[in-house]
Amino acid sequence: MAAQKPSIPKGTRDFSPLEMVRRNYIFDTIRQVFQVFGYQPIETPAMENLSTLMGKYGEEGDKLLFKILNSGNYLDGLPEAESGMRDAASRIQYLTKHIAEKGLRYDLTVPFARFVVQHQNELIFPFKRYQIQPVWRADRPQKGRYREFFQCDVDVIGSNSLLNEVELTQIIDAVFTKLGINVLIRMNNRKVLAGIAEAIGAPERLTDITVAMDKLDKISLELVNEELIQRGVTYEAVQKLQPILNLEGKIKLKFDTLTDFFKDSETGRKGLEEMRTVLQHMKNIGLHNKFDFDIKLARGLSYYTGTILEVKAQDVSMGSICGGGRYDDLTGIFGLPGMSGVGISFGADRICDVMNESKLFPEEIQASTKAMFVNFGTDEEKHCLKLLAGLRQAGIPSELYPDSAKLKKQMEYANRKNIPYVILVGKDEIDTGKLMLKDMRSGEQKLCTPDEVINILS
RNA sequence: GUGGUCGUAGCUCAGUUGGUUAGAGCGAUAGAUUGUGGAUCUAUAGGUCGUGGGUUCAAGCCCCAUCUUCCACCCCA
Repeated sequence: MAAQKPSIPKGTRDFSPLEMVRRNYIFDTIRQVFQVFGYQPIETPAMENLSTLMGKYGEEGDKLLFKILNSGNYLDGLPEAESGMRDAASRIQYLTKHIAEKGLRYDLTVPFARFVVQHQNELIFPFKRYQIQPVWRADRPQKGRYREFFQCDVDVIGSNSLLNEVELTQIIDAVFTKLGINVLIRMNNRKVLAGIAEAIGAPERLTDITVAMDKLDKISLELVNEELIQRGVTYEAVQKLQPILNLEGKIKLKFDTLTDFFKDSETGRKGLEEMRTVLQHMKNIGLHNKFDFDIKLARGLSYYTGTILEVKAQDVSMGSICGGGRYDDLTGIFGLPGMSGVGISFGADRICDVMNESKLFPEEIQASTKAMFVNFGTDEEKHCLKLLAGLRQAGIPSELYPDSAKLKKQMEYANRKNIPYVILVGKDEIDTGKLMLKDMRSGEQKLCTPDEVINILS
């Protein structure tokens, strides 16, 4: 049989020990912050029933779901093509329903909502949970975009209090301060966006308006206006929108302008009030990182209803590395109405990319073996095994080279693995009960007792 | 999903208008050195030129398809 060239699916990656150490550093940091803020861990399966996932992420989202083929002879018993199944689209739809009932999770928020509904009687509300697991999206890979990536989610469900929003911003601030990434937290509120749509007399065009506004950072005002018209917003409404599109500057100015703008929109006023409360608290607490009220921030996920936020690294060009918001009725579709939640998601892979680009990983996280015993042969092995157990008991990561190979080879191994100390115990050392401890950096070596070695290495 | 882009040794890359046996550096392995790694020197191994078709006397190079990489759009972490 000819050997085939091995490969992994598009958009997925292997991680080397060095990369894993770095990734774990991020996961550990984030997890630690989550725990300090009183959140509890859960996990959910990699796959969900397709019915749980479909329709929760908007039209685009459905297309990006990875579907899992049923096992068995799923093609048996399918009816022949009949009327209404002539075109490819309806055939695919029919087939899909019958051959795929499961899908890989697209995010952690929807599975969480499902989890809350299923376990509502066991949970203590407000329920504060965190969840660090991979998610999958059938997107085209590019910079900072993978088909398999880790999200680190924190959510509070069962509380309307805006203090939760404030707490989440503190978590964001704490995580990125610890990791050493300068970020900008952009915040907005869906009610503000709804209010704007209402105030210009186009409430039914909310999504179109927000999607277009979101592009103001990338394309010119003229093009945004063009897109608005194209998306079916009337010329008159676009005219009314202009003062909002031009709104830049101090937070206070935004509030003043919008207060005036929302004379006739109760939704808008409500959103504005929420923003005011959250921002005031944030200002009081004093965060390390910058934050802003950004009216242009939209966020596509359709389930958000209140506060929305997005975090970007300041010094590196990369998509958002954290995002989230409040969803008032995500559990409603699963049969538990009136349960408001708010949460955010850290993109561990993008954070890792940012930290690599800015060289933010500390040197000392390369946790590996601290000391290696050279293997001189069967007698020495036996002796070293005991000493090795002593070092490990003392919590010193250590190992014994498994083969009685040439000394050069063993030393090279230690050198390449960046092991800082090598311990040589041969006939002489066994007789005197001492160990030869060699510092691989300086090259110096000296005879020590086992206790002295433990002292030096601890 | 739309448009573009990349692919030659483990890695980074040369390779002329299509022309004999596809090269370099780094790395790897062995030795110079039988209880001492990093530096140096020597030798050795390593390739179906992403894959599959086609054009040609002749293809790493030209054409088509396909996979992968990266990028823009869309969307997002």
